[in-house]
Amino acid sequence: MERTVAVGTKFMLEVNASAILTHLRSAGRASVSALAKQAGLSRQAVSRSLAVLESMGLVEISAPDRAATPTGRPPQMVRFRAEAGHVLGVDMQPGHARIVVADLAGDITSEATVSLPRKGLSRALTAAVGRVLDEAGLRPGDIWHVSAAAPGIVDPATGHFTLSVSMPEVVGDTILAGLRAAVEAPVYVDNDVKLATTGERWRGTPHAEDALVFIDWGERIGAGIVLHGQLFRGASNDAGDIGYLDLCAPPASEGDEDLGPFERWVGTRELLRLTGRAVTLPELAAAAGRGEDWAVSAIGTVGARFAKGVAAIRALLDPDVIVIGGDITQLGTGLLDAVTDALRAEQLAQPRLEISALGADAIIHGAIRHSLSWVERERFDVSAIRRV
Amino acid sequence: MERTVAVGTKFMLEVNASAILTHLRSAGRASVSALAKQAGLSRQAVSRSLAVLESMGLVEISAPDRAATPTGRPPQMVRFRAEAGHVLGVDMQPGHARIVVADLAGDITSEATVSLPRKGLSRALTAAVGRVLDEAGLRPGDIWHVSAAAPGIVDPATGHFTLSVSMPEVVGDTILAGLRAAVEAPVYVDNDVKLATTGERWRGTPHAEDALVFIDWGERIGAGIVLHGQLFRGASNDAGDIGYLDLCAPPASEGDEDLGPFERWVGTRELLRLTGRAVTLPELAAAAGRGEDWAVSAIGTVGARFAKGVAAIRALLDPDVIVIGGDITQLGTGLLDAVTDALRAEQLAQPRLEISALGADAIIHGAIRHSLSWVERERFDVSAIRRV
DNA sequence: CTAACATACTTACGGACCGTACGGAAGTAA
DNA sequence: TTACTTCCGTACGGTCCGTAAGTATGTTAG
Repeated sequence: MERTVAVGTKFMLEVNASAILTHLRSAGRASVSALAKQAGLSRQAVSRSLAVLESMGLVEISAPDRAATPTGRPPQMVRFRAEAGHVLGVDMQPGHARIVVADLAGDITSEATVSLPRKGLSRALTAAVGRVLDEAGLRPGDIWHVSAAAPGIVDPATGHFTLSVSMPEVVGDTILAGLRAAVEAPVYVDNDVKLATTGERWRGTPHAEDALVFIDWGERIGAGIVLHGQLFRGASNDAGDIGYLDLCAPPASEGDEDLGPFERWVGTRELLRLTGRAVTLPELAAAAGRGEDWAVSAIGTVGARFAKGVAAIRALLDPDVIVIGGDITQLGTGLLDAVTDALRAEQLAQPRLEISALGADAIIHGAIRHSLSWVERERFDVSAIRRV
Repeated sequence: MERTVAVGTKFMLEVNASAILTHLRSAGRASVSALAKQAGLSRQAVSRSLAVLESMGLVEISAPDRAATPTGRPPQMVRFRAEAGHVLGVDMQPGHARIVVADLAGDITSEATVSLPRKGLSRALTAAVGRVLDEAGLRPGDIWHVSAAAPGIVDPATGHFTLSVSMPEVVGDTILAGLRAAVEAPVYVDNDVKLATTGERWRGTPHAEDALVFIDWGERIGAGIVLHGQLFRGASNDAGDIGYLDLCAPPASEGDEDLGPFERWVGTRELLRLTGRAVTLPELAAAAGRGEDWAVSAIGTVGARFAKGVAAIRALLDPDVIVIGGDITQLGTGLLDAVTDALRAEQLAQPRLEISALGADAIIHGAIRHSLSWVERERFDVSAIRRV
């Protein structure tokens, strides 16, 4: 029932300034006249809005550019000040963390990968972030928003980890506390696959997809789902938990009780077991590359099983594209071919399959994208623009 | 890149009028002062907006109500004119159609169920709609929007049916042409399960759910999915085609080739086959009610299989609630119990299960809701309110 | 070197909207 | 009848937008 109303004529300026800022952020640099033409406003209105944005430090009016028009008076150019603020992305993985600073345009300005102890993780994280900020020449107040990712289950209300099999040290508010001590900004914590999905959609191959499913395929299997252009979480923040998809997999065998049915059936643990040898994933990939039967056969079997999962996703969601990431991508396109072959037997038209173009980087890109969305909503939106 | 800008001060009036209309539509009736307080505007601003809305015929200023305030001058009451326009909902089923007229508040003002021929369907539909409008005392121009539903596959771009197994007579633009000849308004045609989902979410038991899956369970099985509060269609408008969900069902047997794996496994045809007798659904329901073994057992088997489908939906989507509709609901709650029992064996927490409260009415309610959404978007939104 | 032309910026004004303020209107309670 | 409460209507100042006229700063042609 909270509906926007226009209370006072200042409202118009706010609306217009916000719209102009959006234009300018996508264009990067433009003349006042060009902005006016694009926005459908008079030059005066645009100038007024720009004056406000300039006083907020969000835009900069630079010298006239004589190259912009072939004839006539050169226009003053105006530029979005991407350096007006920064966001922080953190990707926590067992033993190490990647910390990235990006400006408001999403360009990375500073980053570091640090190894972290299992004990005293919180304080070590605070110190590491402090060092990255120092390197970038930024103070804690210069960061507007922080998004952090780690494997495990997060309570979306509090940002606390309730469970993490591979990183038990992050359970509780470890990450939250460590980051809050380092910066003066809101901190968001989420599951790494969820943020990787956001990252794939932003910086991966298929940009404009309305419906995208990202599958993190390793020993465990999880998925992120983007629908209607935004990440879908589900009733208990557990949408995309396809490790527990049960497609009549055999019952759990010895030592597999911690995995879900789909993970037991197509996870990397099962894949390596199917080879009948003691090999690692890279070794398997190499053998498959040489065309050795045992390797090709194991990949074919798992690929065909995975195809059943793809078909289930297709029947229910009918996505544009399914992006595969995670450890399994070490196997390269041979895997994709195996899945695609098996899919030909399905009755429905199947979605496009792709291997993640970003790999492990998807997570950190997703974290940055999430923080930028916060900035757009909280700092660039109509309600955030007030005349000083 | 189409971003709203405030071009001219009239914009403010439009914004405010639209907001006030929204308030008024949910309240039904209110005083000017009350509206001003709720909207955070001055009485003058509200009065101006109301004058515009009145000139559009959308609101009516009625006599002062002395009961509204215990003391002081009685306020003039203002009322949303739900009768300012009407929408038409049509539910086509084999052999007959239900035609409903609703006002802008969604209240049904007139309806009829007519039997239709398979030949000359288009013209018969036109005539039937004409009679319903006559009865309601409306002219074709009084209808603002039409939504029609039928079983089958619809091309969302054109509104043409590309396939309908149970109603081959609607394939093509039959419905579209028939309705366009009867009214002077945009006509929307969609699959009946999709619209039933919309109806369930609007008028069914669980109102405010963010994630709802509606399953039409009969001989065939289809689902509608509401996510982020709106119907999800998928890349090829085929999301929710769970008849083709393959949970290791046995291969197709004689005479089942037209069904998908899930339909062959849990559809009513399989259910009746499992009884080993020549019975109809109502007979099976009655026998189960009397506790006869063969009936209870068949329902238990199919219920357990269906639970596997529920679990798959849960793993992928994690919905708040799954609503079951369709022919199968003739079996009553015994079926629901069978499914719920089987779900207890699953590892993940499962969604709430409900039997459709609306039954066959869900479709027509969904059609009305869809037309009302069109009206809200096209007639009540900021851009639609222009001073005369 | 100057005039013609093209484009951009600046200033001034009218129109429209909102909020505040004040007076009148229409009730109830003493 | 008077006091009080609440609502309605009008007038005024403030801010925003658009239009228009004038000024500034370039290029191009002679």
